[in-house]
Amino acid sequence: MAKDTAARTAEARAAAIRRAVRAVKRGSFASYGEIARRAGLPGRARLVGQVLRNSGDLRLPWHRITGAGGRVAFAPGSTSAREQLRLLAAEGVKIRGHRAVVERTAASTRSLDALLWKL
DNA sequence: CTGATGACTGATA
DNA sequence: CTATCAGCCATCA
Repeated sequence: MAKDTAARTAEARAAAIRRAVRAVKRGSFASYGEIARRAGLPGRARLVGQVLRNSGDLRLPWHRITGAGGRVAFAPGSTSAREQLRLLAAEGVKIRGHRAVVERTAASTRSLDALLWKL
């Protein structure tokens, strides 16, 4: 029973996205757009959100995925938003208001990529 | 088929 | 800081 090409590619994309999400190191975070790019799907940030929503409880570190600039995608004060911020804070990520921020050292000549991924 | 929606983003005002 | 807009794409009514 060969699956449709469309369905197969959709699965492949979801798999790539899940890989990218799992690749986010503990104590760091990445935006939907960054995940999409890393999954080989530039410009498909919304797809990342769909996949995460669909994946639901799967063992993905969903809390490490934020909107652009570290903004939490959930509504401020919502259960999910508070949970995400709590989990991030528990991993040592600095939280300011409704978003996660990267603590940068003075001597950082690191690239933006390195900052985002704490390599 | 069309149109609305959403765990998005970057530009512009 | 907020608001609007144009891209983007799977999913649903």
